Amino acid sequence: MKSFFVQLEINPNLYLKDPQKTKLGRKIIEHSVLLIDEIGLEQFNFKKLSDIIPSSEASVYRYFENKHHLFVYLLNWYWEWMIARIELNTLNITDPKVKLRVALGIIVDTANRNMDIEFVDEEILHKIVVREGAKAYHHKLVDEDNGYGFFLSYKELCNKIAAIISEVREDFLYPKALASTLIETANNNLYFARHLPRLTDLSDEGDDQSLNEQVKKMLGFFCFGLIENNSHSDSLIKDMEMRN
Amino acid sequence: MKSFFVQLEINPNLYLKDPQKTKLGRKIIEHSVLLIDEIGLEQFNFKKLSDIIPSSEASVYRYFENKHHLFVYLLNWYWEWMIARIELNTLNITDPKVKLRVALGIIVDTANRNMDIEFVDEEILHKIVVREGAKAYHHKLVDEDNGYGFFLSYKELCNKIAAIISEVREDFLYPKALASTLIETANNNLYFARHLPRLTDLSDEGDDQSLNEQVKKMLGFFCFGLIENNSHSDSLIKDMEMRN
DNA sequence: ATTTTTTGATAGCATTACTATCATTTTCAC
DNA sequence: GTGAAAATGATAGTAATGCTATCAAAAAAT
Repeated sequence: MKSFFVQLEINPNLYLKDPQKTKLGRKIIEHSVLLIDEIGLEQFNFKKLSDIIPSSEASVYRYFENKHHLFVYLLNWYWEWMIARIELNTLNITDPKVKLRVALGIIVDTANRNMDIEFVDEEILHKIVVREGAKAYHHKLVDEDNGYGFFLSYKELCNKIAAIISEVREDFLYPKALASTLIETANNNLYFARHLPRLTDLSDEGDDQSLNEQVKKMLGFFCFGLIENNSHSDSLIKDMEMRN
Repeated sequence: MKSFFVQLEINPNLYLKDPQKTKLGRKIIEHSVLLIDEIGLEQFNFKKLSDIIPSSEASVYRYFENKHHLFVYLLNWYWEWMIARIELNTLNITDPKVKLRVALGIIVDTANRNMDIEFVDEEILHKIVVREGAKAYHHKLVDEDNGYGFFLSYKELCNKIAAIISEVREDFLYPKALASTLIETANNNLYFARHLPRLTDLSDEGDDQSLNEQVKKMLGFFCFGLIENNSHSDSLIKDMEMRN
């Protein structure tokens, strides 16, 4: 089981000074993940972070303009990591259906089978993404952020999965929407099972692996159920008669 | 076209004093919606709100403990409003498939065909829900909030849709997960089409109604595609061979 | 008409989200 | 190893935020 000590390429607009290149920078990333997991994004701030590292507030501000940029940086890290894992694990697979199933597994399961980046605890980062990831793009200034390319990695991840979907069935109507839905549905159901169980059918028995398996199964059901289905065209017709 | 001047029942744990019962309270709700839409949830605060109403910061604090409670209050309003609209519009429908299609239409389309509550602009509230609704439950203290019943209305909405799904096909494995996915997918794709178009296949030509139609069509495709499909059991088997 | 409730105005306080300055330490070139 | 340059730490300061408290004025209820 190999371990990679890669530097992931993150959009430079997200930082003032590349945190991957210095010891302090890496500590900032490492402990941001731990601290956000512990106290949540709203309670997290640069003062608390610098107390823990330990460093000074001013020093953290030399790396990141503000908490939001740091947070989006972490999400980009996660998205890039997902892309890399999907690439690595589908390299030698030719059957697109198998590829797709592997990709679904990777979305759900962050147990680092063969990628491991020194200073980021990917399991914990994944927890943060599941709990609070949507905040990265659900806000008033999304267009501005988007203009700086803050979501390029998410789009790439989506498009990678969408491309596999299209490989399985090239005439599928909604590859990108299905891809984004699968990612969001995976995260939502992991979260719901733990915190709002009446919003899902999956059950959290406290065992991570069992819940992951349930989510994978359901994602596969949704994804292949839609892709391999030939009988929708008729059900679309009944569209007119309602809401008179 | 009737207009209802109903008071929606909102969980009393969300407020200190019932805002629906006083003039000032209703102004708080009305202008919260407008102001959050305008400046976004993060920039919104009670000072700015009270300057606009106009009233005083202290007075707003007499109705809501803090901004988060007010925000969740608005979401509960939205959820209750959706429940009421679904009930009202499916009352006389017996065919569960038709019911389901009507429900999907209601999730997407907030044009008030026959419900209208005096002081809340539902179109704008819907915009807020689409953009920032997920923040209501994606945070560290979700379990505490859940303990106070802050998400009961969302669960009710989900379960109402899940129940219709089960009516259409009682052996469907994931009615609740499908229901929550449909709701979140509707909102996400409305948002993506506008702000992150590479995450969806729908196109925003600036026309609300055209986009709504596309989303409705896609939701129907996803929903009925899954429910009316009989051929998944075999595709589930191929689960073992990967990730060796 | 007066009591009770609601609201407005003001003040205040601890925390947050930064920015600026300058001294000190570390890194790097030679 | 020495000196210059860069990175960090320490401290201070400011404007905004998220409240709480107090008291007087206005509105509503009896």
